[in-house]
Amino acid sequence: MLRMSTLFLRTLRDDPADAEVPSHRLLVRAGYIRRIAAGVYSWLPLGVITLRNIENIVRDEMDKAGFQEVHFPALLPKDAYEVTGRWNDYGPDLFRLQDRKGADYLLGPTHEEMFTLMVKGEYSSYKDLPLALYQIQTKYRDEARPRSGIIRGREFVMKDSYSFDLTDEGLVESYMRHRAAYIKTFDRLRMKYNIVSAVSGAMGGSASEEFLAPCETGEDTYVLCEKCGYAANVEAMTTVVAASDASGVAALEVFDSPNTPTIDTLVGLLNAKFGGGYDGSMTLKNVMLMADKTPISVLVPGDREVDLKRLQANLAGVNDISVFEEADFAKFPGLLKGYIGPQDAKKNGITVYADPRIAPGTSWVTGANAKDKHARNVVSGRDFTVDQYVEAAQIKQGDACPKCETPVIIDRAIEIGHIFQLGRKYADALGLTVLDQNGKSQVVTMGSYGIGVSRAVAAIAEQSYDEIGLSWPVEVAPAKVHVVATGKEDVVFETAEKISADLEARGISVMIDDRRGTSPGVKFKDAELIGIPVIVVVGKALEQGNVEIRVRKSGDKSEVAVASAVDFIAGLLPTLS
RNA sequence: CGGGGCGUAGCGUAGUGGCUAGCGCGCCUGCUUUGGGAGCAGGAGAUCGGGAGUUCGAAUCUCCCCGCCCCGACCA
Repeated sequence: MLRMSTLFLRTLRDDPADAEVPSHRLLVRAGYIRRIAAGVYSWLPLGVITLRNIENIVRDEMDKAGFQEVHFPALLPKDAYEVTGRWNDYGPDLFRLQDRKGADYLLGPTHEEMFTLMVKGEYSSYKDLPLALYQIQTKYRDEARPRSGIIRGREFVMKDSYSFDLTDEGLVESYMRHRAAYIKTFDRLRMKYNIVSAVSGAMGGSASEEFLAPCETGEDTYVLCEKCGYAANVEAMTTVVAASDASGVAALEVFDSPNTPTIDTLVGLLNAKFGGGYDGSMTLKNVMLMADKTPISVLVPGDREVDLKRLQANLAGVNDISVFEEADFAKFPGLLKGYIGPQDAKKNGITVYADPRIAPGTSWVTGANAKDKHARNVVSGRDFTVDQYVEAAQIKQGDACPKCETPVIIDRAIEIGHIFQLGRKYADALGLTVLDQNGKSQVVTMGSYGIGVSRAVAAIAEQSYDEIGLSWPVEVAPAKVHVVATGKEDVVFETAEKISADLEARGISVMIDDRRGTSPGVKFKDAELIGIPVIVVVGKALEQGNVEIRVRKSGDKSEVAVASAVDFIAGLLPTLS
């Protein structure tokens, strides 16, 4: 039983000046966490209990799914990370340090290497697979910009698991098992979330999905179709394009277009010159980029920007993309800034990438590769060739869902889980092989799965707070019932103690506000701020032999006889989900 | 890393060259109060982020450094 008379807790009346997002503000005000450095937080008793509750739900669901818990140190020697190249690849985000002998160590940002080596050390037969291991552990990443309190810290608690299979089909099964376990976990945490397709990024591998908890302060943007439920990370969204037929389009026509360096000015001229009807989406924008020092051209409709994140995610094998600078243009005299068209790309030796909207047979207005000249009736496949199609254009609210063509919405969310099929990258690098049925050595294929446990504290808070404070789901809250004793008569406190003890005897965790001499207003405000789901007020109503039972989230109040209070609460709790 | 803002007691803040750095919350003591962050009285608590400089005099002006927050870049 938590006793407020002795609990190590001081709530704050004012919002801390350095906290902006609601979860951060309220977790600090209500005495769950305190900041130590940028992105580094201490946990006070209420915070520790809440974090443990979430951790235990995660652990329970992992165990039920048949995954086995192990534990690695956060402090790791660099060896394994050198073999996979991540000692360097991870860059400045890696916390590196040296021991007294000068040997290099790191604080683990994620543990693929260690899991792979652990399995390699113990297993060597296909008969031992499939296998799935997990840990709940503190991770360290020296983020360039920690933010939003506990949502993006430099030290955080993560559950990470890894599956090991002989075959690709086995990996898919392991992946689906994890997916199912995650669904159960997040449902139990009472989180609202969407499972969205993701691009697997720098880690390599194929299929990948993110669990995103929608909320205004989230830092991830994703696309959602409210009709069919399609959800995708912006990087993974695909474009649907109707077939085009250009057989009726007139021949390419070059026209004078002085002073039209931008799409807007070009559209203005088109409408003046050719009697209206033109808009930005009918023009073709040629964006010149450097992809790992190779010049490329990316074609997108004029009313859209190139989304560099999308482009990079969808261009396999390219590490760095940057926009053309003056010095780059200088190297290609054939490229006239503002008047570039794809018609002469071959001549200039430039590879042409295009958004799927630039499908064969579509007709465009674009630059004529001559000063103050544009061209119309420029047909894809007829007047220029696209070397490769790539998802490159920015996504807009209202774009067509790739499944059902309903306009999609764009929403923000916090990433709370990520699952993906890693493949053989790490097993290959570290030599994790087993003998198959034929006695032949086979590289194991892996999956990698993460849940941000400390981040979940913030994500749940973000989804359930209101103007007066936090409001936790029953299973997550630091206690299920908050018993508040108001008044100065001993009988009030005795009754509160009795109810609390009876609840605990029924397995219902309680926080009791047994502070003497604290005014009722203070106790009510604290209870509302702390956010325990059921508040029992022992006070005024006691004259009629009653207590007042309040539901934090809905504000519902009922008066119940002291004798039946415990039964009432026991019946109430399961309905609060 | 680029842009912006900020740093005064545990928290929130006032103080733009001049006396002992002010106020609210919180904390301590006493009395009163007890259903919505109580009242009165008394009290403790501050190297004004750090260093150097200008000045008779610096929280206040100058320079350097450190830290924090926000936007962006970045982020298995």
